[in-house]
Amino acid sequence: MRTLRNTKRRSLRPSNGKARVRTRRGLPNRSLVASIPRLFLYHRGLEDALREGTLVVTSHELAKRVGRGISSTQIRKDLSSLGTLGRRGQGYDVGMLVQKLAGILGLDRDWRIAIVGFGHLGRALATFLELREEKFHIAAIFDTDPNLVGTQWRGLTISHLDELERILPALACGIGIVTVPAAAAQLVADKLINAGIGALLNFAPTSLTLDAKVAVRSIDLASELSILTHHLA
Amino acid sequence: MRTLRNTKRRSLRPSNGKARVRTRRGLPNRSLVASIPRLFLYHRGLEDALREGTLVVTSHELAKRVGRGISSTQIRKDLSSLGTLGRRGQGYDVGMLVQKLAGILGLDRDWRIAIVGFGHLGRALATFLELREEKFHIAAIFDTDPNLVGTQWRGLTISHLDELERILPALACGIGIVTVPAAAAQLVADKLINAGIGALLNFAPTSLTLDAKVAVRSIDLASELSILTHHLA
DNA sequence: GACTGTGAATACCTTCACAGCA
DNA sequence: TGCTGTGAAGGTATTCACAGTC
Repeated sequence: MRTLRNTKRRSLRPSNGKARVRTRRGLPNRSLVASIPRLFLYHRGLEDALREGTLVVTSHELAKRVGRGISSTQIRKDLSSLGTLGRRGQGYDVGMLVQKLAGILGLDRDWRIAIVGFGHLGRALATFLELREEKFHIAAIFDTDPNLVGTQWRGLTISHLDELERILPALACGIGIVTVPAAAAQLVADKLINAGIGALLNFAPTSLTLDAKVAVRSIDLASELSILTHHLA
Repeated sequence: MRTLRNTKRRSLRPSNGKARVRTRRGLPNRSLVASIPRLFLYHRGLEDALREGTLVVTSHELAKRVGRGISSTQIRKDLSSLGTLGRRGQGYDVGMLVQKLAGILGLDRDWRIAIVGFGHLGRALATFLELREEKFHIAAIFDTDPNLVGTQWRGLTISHLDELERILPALACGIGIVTVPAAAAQLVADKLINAGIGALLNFAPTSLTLDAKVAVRSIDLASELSILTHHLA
């Protein structure tokens, strides 16, 4: 290798072999992809602090609260990228910061959720959300099991999957949770997107191929376990 | 800033301001931390291929199978870091690769799991594992609910949490799954570690502080949802 | 020709060191 | 003094371009 190179670099890009320039091209547009999950942890930690009556918190104290090896420097970096939120020498105003983070995370409003697949897992998630998370509301439940369809859960009637595209559009659900077998997951995901859902939380152990504009998170139990077994092996 | 600097760099480290040297200090020890979750996806994709009777796959075909935006280049990079596994011009031998990945992931043996917290979620996970994952076996179940303790699940008696440290050591469980309320999670985790568990899968929405030698993965439903709401917001 | 293997380039992320302020 | 804010350094991960091989 290393004969001639650098012939067709990616269109408009400096590509000068200079030391290393760390090109911040244009905007100070720190994209904060990696920080989002942390912002949620900060939000939760700050809510706890608020409940305890703490009004001001330093990055150090917050780091101790959220744990997970997140440093105070990391916290300051993350927060400062959202604007000037703290007071030098003092710390951060807890109430203001909770507010600010809630806005960024979309937690300053309520969300309606559709669950497809109401076996043990679907039921577990629904129960958890209804009891523990006041911002999230189960607004629709679908399954194919004839023993379930037509029955109620907390006053909500479980509908057949075939009815999804007819019923769901009127219910203004932003998020769909998929807890069906892997073989059915793609079909279900397509139906949900079709019915106007903008984001999916997928528990089926399969990878969904969807339009890039819908957000998808997948939680894969087997994958998580195998990461653990790798550590033990 | 940028007055005097570079006074107390991290003890023994070159720190010469040269262009950028990309120091591979010593061993070709590509640590493959980020690749582990992908290796599992490859393993699953390859098992599927094997079931369909496919004997050889190219990195392109595998990339299509595993989806999730993983490129064929990425796959080749990951695999080549494990040794020379493919044949140039041909592809990868599926059977051999499944074997190799299973070895690395620790999926070439069975694992015994203890579940603490047997509400809907615990039950859902147990059922999923017993039905779908033949390498993982539920070997112990603990809860505090007097209505549950003493009852059976698939022939396994549910024990009280207080009995955990007495019962568990003999059962040779490598992995513990924690599906208890956040307030109880740290206590439960400590008990599990105490009883010899080496890895934890935590579903409680709280961060555990544990000895660094135990592996922990946390699955946080609220966090996943808020990542989605961030995208929608 | 087709596909793997891989050094270099690039992009992304975290940590360091310290300036700026209250 | 004690904290936040931040440019630059230091790492890690991914992508590119192409050499190597069947």
